[in-house]
Amino acid sequence: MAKRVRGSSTGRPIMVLLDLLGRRWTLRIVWELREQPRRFRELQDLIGASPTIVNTRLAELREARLVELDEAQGYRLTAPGRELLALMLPLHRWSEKWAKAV
Amino acid sequence: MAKRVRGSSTGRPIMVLLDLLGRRWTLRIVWELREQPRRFRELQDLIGASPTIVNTRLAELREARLVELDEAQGYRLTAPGRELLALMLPLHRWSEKWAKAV
DNA sequence: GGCTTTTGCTACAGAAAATGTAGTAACATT
DNA sequence: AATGTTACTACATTTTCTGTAGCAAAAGCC
Repeated sequence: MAKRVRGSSTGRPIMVLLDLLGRRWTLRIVWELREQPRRFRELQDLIGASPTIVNTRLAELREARLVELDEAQGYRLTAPGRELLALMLPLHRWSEKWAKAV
Repeated sequence: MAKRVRGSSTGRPIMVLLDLLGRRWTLRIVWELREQPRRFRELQDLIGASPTIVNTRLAELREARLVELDEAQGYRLTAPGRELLALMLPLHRWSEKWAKAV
């Protein structure tokens, strides 16, 4: 039962993923969780978005099992979430080089 | 003069990049250009978005020097664009594994 | 020439998503 | 009992995206 995906009904994993990550603030939230768990408000302050959308994105990321809420510490990446982050880390270095070129 | 960036005024390259890639259809467009150049309409049909937004995203990607228009062949990734794509490619494999887990 | 197709792209009204501000409810601390 | 922290919701306004139609330039065709 392929989940209905915004902009692509194929349900192909890569499309589901690109759709999820291509939503406003999603990449940024994963990024801000790279070093330590963050509280809801802390996360909200870090990225500067409305609580509504922070909550919506966190719900999506939790459903996707990339983020989980540890009541004692806050929101943090799951094991798959950390794998995804590992794939994102090279972006940091690359972005510096790219910025110089643009 | 740090460019004003949606959601982050620091102008740090990684933030500029995450902001750009975190816009609807941006990641998807880069993805669809992975194998060959694509015409405007072709791209539009592939991703199923409105021409307005396809054009807006292409303009942003062109300004960011990640995509360029070759009149003879269509829109294609620049050298930096291909570098970025190379960083994205592992997502494909990972997404299959992730999909099974979710 | 004149017709059709392909090209990138724009206009614009309506729908959907995000913002900004305020506030709720549960729990812990003092 | 008052204060603080927590995650989260309500809702009116603003911004973004969609869906459809169409424009203007260039190329191909008869």
